[in-house]
Amino acid sequence: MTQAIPYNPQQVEADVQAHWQETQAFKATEDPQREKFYCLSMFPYPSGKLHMGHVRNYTIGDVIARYQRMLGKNVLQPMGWDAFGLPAENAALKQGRAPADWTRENIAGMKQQLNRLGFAYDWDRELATCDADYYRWEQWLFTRLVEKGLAYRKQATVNWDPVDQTVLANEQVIDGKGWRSGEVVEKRDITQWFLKITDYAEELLHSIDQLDAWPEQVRTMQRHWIGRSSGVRMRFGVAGQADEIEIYTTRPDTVMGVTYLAVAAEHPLVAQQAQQDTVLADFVRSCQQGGVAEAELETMEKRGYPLGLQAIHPISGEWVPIYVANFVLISYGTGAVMAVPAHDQRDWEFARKYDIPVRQVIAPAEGPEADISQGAFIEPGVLINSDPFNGLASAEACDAIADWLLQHNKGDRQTQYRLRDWGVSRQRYWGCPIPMVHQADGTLQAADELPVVLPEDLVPGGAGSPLKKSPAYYDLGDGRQRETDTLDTFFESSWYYARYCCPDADQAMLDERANYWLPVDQYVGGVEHAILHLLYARFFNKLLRDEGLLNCDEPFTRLLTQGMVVAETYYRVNPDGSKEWYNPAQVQVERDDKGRIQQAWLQADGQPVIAGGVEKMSKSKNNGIDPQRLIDRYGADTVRLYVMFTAPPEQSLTWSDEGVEGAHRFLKRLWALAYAVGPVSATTESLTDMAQVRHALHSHLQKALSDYERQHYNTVVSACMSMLNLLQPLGSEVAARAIVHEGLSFILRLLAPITPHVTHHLWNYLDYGTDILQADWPQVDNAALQQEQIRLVVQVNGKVRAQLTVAADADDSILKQAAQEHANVQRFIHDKTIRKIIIVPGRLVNIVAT
RNA sequence: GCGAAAGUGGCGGAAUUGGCAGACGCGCUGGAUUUAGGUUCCAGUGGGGUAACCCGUGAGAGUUCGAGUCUCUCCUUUCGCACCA
Repeated sequence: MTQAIPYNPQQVEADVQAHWQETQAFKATEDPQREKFYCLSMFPYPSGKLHMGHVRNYTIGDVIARYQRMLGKNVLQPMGWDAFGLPAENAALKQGRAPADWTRENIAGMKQQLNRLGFAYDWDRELATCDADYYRWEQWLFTRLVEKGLAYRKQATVNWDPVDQTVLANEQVIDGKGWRSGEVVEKRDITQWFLKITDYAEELLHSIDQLDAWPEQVRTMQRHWIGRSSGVRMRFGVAGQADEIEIYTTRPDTVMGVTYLAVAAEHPLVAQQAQQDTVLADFVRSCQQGGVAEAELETMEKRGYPLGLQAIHPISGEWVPIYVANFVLISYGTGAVMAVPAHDQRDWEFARKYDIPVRQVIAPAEGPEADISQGAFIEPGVLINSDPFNGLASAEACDAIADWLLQHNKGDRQTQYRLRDWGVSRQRYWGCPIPMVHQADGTLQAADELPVVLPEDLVPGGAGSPLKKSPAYYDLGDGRQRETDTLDTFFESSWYYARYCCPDADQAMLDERANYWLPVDQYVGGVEHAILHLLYARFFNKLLRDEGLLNCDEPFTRLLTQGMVVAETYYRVNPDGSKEWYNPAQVQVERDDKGRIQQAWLQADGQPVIAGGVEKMSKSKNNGIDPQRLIDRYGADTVRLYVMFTAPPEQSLTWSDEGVEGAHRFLKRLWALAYAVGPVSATTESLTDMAQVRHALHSHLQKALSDYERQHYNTVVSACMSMLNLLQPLGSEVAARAIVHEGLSFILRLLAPITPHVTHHLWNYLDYGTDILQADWPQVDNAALQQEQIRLVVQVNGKVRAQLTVAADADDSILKQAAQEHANVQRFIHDKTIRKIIIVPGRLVNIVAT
C-alpha cells in the first residue's frame, strides 16, 4: 500500500493551476469543425472584493463550461468587468480618489480572487467597459441609432435633490428624502436621450416564445413587463376651452361610468388654472415632492384636487370634473386617465375620499348583483345605464364603443405597451460619454471623432457631474459644447456578451468571429436581472442584427437564474433602540439533544445575541461571509463543492459553516480512499462477483449523468457521495480493488467540473490518464443495471402493507396472486371485497377493497 | 399597489411521468480508536405508540385506486418595478 499523504488543498490547487497555465488549457479558438459552446456568467461590478454571490454565480458557470468541455465541445468562457457605475463615484466622494484608480485596483484584486477559485476562463478575452477600446463602439452604435431615429431626446422626470443640486438614483431616495441631504426629493423634468425600445416591443414580445430554455417565470415576467394591451384612445373635450384631454383605456366598455378625469400635475391644462387658484398651486407643488419610483407612486397615499374645469364626455356629452392627482405621471402615457369608480378599485377609493359619484354600468352576467357600495366590480359583465349600449356583453361593448368613437371622430382603437422607451442619459461622471455636440445654433451633432474619451483624472465633488465643471472637456470653441451626460451603465452590459467573441476587433464593433460563437449557449446570473438587463440585452442583440453585425435573433439560448446567498443574522439592541449587528463568524450557537438551536452568543464576550432570521448577505446586516477566508482555510475545491451541493442553483443558498466542514470531509474521504487503493496500473484483479455493488454504482452513475443534463448539480454531488459510501467499506479488500477503481474513475470525472483541482490530482495519481480534462465522459453499463429479481410494494387502498421480491419479468397474474397471498395483506383484505387491482410495472401493486 | 416565485424533519435539501415521503449532507444521540479531540470510524436519528399500527410535505377544500406533485380559496415569505448593479 502506498504511504498515505494528507490532503493539502493549497498545494494541490497551486500545482494544478500552474499546469493549466502552462498548457493554456482554457484558451478558446474558433474552429468551425467542432461544435461550439459559449458559456457566460454575468460579469461583476468591480466593487472591491468577491462576495459569496459572485462565488456562487461563477462556480455554477464554471461547472457548466467544464461539463460541456468534457462532453467534447469547443468551449468559450470569458470574463470581464462592468466597470462604470455609481459606487465608484461614491467611493471617490468618500476617499477623494479618482474613480478610475479605485476601479482598476478593484479589478486587479478581484481577478486574483477569481483565479484562486480555479475558473476556466480565457483571460485573453478579458474586457473592462471603462476602457475606451470598449466604449468607443457603443458610442459609434449610439450615433448610428441617432441617424436611424432610434435614439431621440425628450423630457423625463427625475429625482432632484434640492440641497445637493443633483439628480438622484431611485436607490438614493430613502423614504422620499435624499440619502445625503435628508431633504425631501422633488420631481424635475429634464431633457434626456431615449432609445426607442418600443419600436421593438412586438418582436421582443413574440420572440419570448422561442426562449424555451429560459425559466418560465422570467419569460412570464418579461411578457408582463412589455405588457401589450388592446384598448381605445379617446378624447374628452374641456368645457369652455378649445383643449382636449386624451386618455387611453383597456376598458372602453365602462366608459359610460366615467365620473371624473385625473390628470398629472404637469399637464398643460394645470398651469393656467393654478395661476388663478393658490390652493391648487400649492397642491401642484406638493405633487412635485417625492421620488419617481413606481413602487413609491403606487403605494403612496392617493391625493387629488379639483382642477376647476369640467371635461365633456365624448359619448354622453355630460360634464364630469377634472382632478389633478398625485399618482398620474406626465411622462407615462398621456398624463391623464379616465376614472370609473364603479369598476376600478383605485378610482373607487379616490371617489369615496372626494365624494365623487359612483355609477355602475356593468352588471355581473350571472350570479348575485354586485354591491358597488362595498367596492368596485372589476369583472367583465353586461352593460347597464349605458344607453345606447345597454345589454351588450363587455367584450361586444368594447367593440361597439370603439366603433362609435371612430365614427364620431372622438377616438380610435390602439395597441399599447406598458414598456416605455429607455432613458439612457445619466447626469454622472463615471460612465461612457454620450458622443454628441451641442452646436452654436442649438442643434446637436455627433462628435467628429470617436472615441470621445472620458477624462480619468477628475474627482467627483459634492454637487453634479465634474464633467460639467470641466471646460477642458466640454468646451470645443465656437460656441460648440460636448454633451456632459453619460450613458446608463446598462448600455455597456447590453452587448458585452458579443464583444467577448472578438475583443480585439479594431475596425468594427464586432467581426465574423461573433457569428461563430453567438448566440450564448448558456447564460448564468442573478434572478434580480430577470427583466431589465435581460430585456435590454435582447433589444441590443436585435439592434446589432439590424446593423448587420450578427446573425442571431436572440442573444441567450439558455438561461439559468441563480438564487441569492443568505445567512443567519445576529444582533443586540443598543440603549437607544437601534440594533448592533454581529457577523455569524463571530457567533457561537448551542443546541439541545434534538439539534435545535437553544441560544447564541458572541465569542468575544460570551454574552448572548439575538438571532434575527435568515437574510440576504449584506453590509447593513453584517452577515456577509468572506469567501477568501474559506478558500484560505479549506481550499477552492471545498468552497466550490459546498456551493454546488447545498442548494439547487435557482434556489437561495443558506450559509452554514458546518456545511463547509462537511464538504471538506467528503474530499478528505475521497482522497483517503484513492491513496488506500493506489494506482490502477498496479491492480490485477478483474470485476467479478460484485453484481450488487456494480448495480448500485451504475444506478448512481445513471442518476448523476441525467442530473448533469437537468442542471441539478446538488444531486450530482449526492450521487457521488453515495458512490463513495458504497466503495469506502470495500477499499481495503484486495478482491474489490477493480470495482473501487471503476467507481473512483466515475466519481473523479463526475466531480471534475465541480472540484477540478483535487480530481485532476487524483486522476494522475491513480494513473487513469494524464489530464482529466481530456478524459472521456463516463457511461453507464446497461448490463450492470439488469436485475433478475425486483422488489415492489403492495398497497391496500393506497397504504403500503407488504413488500414482494419477484422475478423482473413476472406477469400481472403472478403479481396479483402473490400480493393477495401475502400474510400482512390478508389481514387487511380478508373481510373485504376486492374491487380492483392496480399494477404499476416495476413499482407497486395496489389492491382496492371495500 | 402591480408582476413573478417559494413554503417538505432541528437545519440545507431529495422524491424525472400522480405510485414506498425524508436520498445526500449538516446537526444531534450512543459507541470505538486516541494522552487529548474542533480527528477518524461504527450505529441510530420525522412525530406518537411496548407493539400492531396511527399521524405527517404552510391552512382549508376538491379530483383520483393513489396527491409533496393536479385544481380552487386563503395565509406567510422572497424577488422585481424602469437612475443600484
